[in-house]
Amino acid sequence: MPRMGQEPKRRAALLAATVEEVGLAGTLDVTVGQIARRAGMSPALAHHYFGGKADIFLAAMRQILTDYGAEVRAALRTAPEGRRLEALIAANFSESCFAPATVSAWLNFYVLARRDAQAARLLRVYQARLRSNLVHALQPRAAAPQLAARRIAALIDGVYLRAALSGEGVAGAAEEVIAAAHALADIR
Amino acid sequence: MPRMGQEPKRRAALLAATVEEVGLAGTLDVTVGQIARRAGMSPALAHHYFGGKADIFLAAMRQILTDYGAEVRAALRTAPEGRRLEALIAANFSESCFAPATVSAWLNFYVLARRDAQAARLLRVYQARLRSNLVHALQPRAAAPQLAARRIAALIDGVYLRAALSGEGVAGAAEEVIAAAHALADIR
DNA sequence: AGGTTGATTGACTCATCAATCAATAAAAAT
DNA sequence: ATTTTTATTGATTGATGAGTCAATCAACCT
Repeated sequence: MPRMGQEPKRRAALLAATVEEVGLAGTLDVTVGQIARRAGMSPALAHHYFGGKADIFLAAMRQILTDYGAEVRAALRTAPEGRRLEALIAANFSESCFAPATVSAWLNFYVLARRDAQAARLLRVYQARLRSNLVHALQPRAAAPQLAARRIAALIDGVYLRAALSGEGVAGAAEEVIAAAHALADIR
Repeated sequence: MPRMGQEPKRRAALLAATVEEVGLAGTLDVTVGQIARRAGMSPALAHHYFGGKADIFLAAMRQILTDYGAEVRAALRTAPEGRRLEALIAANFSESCFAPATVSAWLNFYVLARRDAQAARLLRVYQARLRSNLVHALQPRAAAPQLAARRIAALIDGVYLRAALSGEGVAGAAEEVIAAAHALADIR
């Protein structure tokens, strides 16, 4: 069985398994053993490829943010000029970003960011990017883009949070946030 | 030293210590020993008064919600008729609710609610109460109170979340949410 | 063939902690 | 005075889980 060049596959499998496991458990209190088993390998191998548990979590968070970034970039690229705001919000509530396990993992990484400086930095990157994207999208249509962006960002996070907690279907969440965003954009 | 009627004091001390410790650590990964030490007693005594760790957390969460409920009720009682909405939002961002440790503890209890059914129930009570209060306050001034309430509730949670994460000063948060809420109330 | 390197794991170590328990001490009750 | 009740803790137990290490195995290179 053991062939060469397994590293990328193993790493990817571990990251996916981490998100799944954290999402399923609803907590970062998952053992390396659980993650490794789900990824189809021994705990020792997980330690071999990543230094330790913290590194695994961090890498998983980075992965989620990367995926999110790609999703957003793709959405903005294909959006018509005047509908950047709508596309941006829709991307934030896209299927891939909104898979239950992913949302739950997000929430837990939020908490991780309170302890871990590196996680906090990652999160700040995400927040800055979201804000910047929002400001850009709001530029031509809002009286006070910076202000509106801050509010809409908070709204997005809030809806996310509620989704993560109530576990209820989030169908229509994007549309609702878009409607609310239109109202928020017009504040003077 | 050992006198009678210590139980209430000890319980209260443990709950306060729990919030402080969880808030400080930024995680529920605090030991009973840490909590007990901060409350000025041995770990064994903590186990004596509460059944176990889970019970301590649950009681602490209940305490936070009780305090929050009292704060809100007081604010609504003294608010003039036409300013219920503003008073309600202000109460949600009051000093006591917004102490850093408290906010951090909230966030972690949010996460706890994903695993623990009892915690989830408590959280649902809070959410229902907030929504009901918002609907009531919006009744005379919003076209669609239910809808607006849902959005404003999400916004409040979102701002809370951001405050918990960025640790930045939240001065003026209430005013900003109030302004946004006015805009959100007018959606048809 | 023989050696090097990456892949892989079982077994082990070490630390941490929740929970228990028996023992002690002080008040209250009789 | 002695019995009961409440308060309190030190010491212990038992489980769990992160991280390490030496050993195995297969491919690749020379």
